[in-house]
Amino acid sequence: MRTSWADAVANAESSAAVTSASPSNVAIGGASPSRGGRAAYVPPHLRNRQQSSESSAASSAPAPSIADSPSGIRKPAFFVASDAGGSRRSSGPIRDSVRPSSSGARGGSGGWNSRGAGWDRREREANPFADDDDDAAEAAFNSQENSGINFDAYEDIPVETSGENVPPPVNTFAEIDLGDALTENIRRCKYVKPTPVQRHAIPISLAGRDLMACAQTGSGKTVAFCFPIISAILRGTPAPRQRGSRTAFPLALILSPTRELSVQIHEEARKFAFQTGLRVVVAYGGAPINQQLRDLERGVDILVATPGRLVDLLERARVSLQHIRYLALDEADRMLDMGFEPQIRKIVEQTDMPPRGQRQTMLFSATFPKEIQRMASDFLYNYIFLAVGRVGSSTDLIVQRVEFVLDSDKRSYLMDLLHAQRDTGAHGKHALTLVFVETKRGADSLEHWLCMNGFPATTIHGDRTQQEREAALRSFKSGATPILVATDVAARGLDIPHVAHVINFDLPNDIDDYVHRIGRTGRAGKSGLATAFFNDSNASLARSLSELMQESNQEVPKWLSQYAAARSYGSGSGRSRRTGGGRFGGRDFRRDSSYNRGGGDYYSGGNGYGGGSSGAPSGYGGGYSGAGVISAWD
DNA sequence: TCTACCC
Repeated sequence: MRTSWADAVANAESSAAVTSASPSNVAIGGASPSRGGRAAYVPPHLRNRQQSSESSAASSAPAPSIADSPSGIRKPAFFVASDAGGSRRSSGPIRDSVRPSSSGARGGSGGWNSRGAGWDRREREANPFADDDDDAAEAAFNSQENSGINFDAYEDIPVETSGENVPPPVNTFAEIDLGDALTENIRRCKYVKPTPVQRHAIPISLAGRDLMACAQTGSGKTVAFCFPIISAILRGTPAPRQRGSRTAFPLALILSPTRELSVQIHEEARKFAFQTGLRVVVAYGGAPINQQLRDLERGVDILVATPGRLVDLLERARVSLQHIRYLALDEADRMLDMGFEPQIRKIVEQTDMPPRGQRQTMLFSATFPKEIQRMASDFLYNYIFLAVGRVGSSTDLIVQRVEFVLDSDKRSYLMDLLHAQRDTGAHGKHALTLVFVETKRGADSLEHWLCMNGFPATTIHGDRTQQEREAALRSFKSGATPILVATDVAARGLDIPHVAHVINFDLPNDIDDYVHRIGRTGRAGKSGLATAFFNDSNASLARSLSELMQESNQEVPKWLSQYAAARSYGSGSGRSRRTGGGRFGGRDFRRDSSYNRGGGDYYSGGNGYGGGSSGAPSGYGGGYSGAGVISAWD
């Protein structure tokens, strides 16, 4: 029962094996380059702390690796001068610089950035569509609902854009000249019509503008940033050849917060880039680095990566970011939150990556808290804010339930739910259940208990090996183990078809995480169910959860409302203030006067805001700010 | 406090 082709495509995507990611136990070759004074291995989070405390001492940065290029340019690939002053921010506004991509200056053709001849590679390129002929994909592509029902619903989706000179949206792919190869791949993907986020984001991106987009992955978020990137690279001036260098110089960088999501994006991007001559490479931790190094050496135009592995590659001088023209952050609010921000700043502001204004930066997420938006503007130049979302009805695809369950009763409750689901059989043979827990240990423990009790379960979390993680995901997707116990590693972005039920065994501490978690179900037009176990330890979530459910037209249990009221009685509820009342990031923070006092503070980097909005249905603005119709949002 | 992020 598909209702959108985008979801159908997502299904097809995920049915493809994560081939590129199949890890082996090959040892990391070449050891680590000798790096004076550098500890063997410091976990990323610890290094972040270290880094931030020594921000003003340029000399305290690790000795830069020297690219082993025979060509004579021995350039430090990491911690170069872009932040020479030691400021936390990048070096000053560049508002006067000419944007390389917006003026159509690139007239050349064949701008691929690889060493070998493009033709040879085209012949050898594995067909990324090879797996699309399986039954799931066929069903998806042939389903009538693909091109019908949901697109009608899309017409009513409110769209907010703000910023200067917003390019108008397009209605068809044909209106945009994406080039022959890409057009052919669109046909292969059986994409008929762009989704709203694509209709708006692609022209914005092709115009060379920076973008902050609130969008659903299920409706083609990946397409929204991949298409313009691929198209622009093909039209752009060819990158300088790097003869004989072992350093790779990608033109585009796509970062995502988890390894599995990077794999998924890579799989999708490969299809779009098929036979364009462009090379898409993925790099992420937990997998042997050797294959990734080989992939990079063969040339890379678009690099999809998780932050940690990319930092490693930068330190080894196997990747340089100095030719980056396009930077995309998927799940951008996650990438910029406390845990990831230092690494992202390091990559974006303390390497040889061109500063904002000289690259094109695109941020995508479904949730965009205002303070994250504010921080994100550090990375953006005169950007356009885009929010695509359904405010009104029809997000009732996910039924949300909350039950009061003591910790000691959770397993028993869970078993009841699983039994009920198994007995009703209402979800068909592919019905999958995704169980979120708070801790990695809890995940192992629950998985073990489920298996002991005859429920075929597996688990995915950060303490498992990458092989185990990917095997677990495959096993879950295939239905071999229809119960997956997961930490938040699986909360965002992953397209897993047939998830009928998301159970928040432990509720997250952050309402945004809840939003992303339950968004794993209710996809592809199916009715999804999300059940949460709530008890005293979740008190801090009571208010925001209650508000969220109200906004989604869900039935809020009376006891939860009382919890929420009690909670907010004292302090004004630290929780829901976080995103300024409208917890859903459906609004440009630049329009919020409380973020704009002092005049121009946030525009100092050239982030001019022209005000106004375009393409928004009338009367839309007011209802949106507080709305949290989020069920299908990623 | 938890999660995720390189050996």
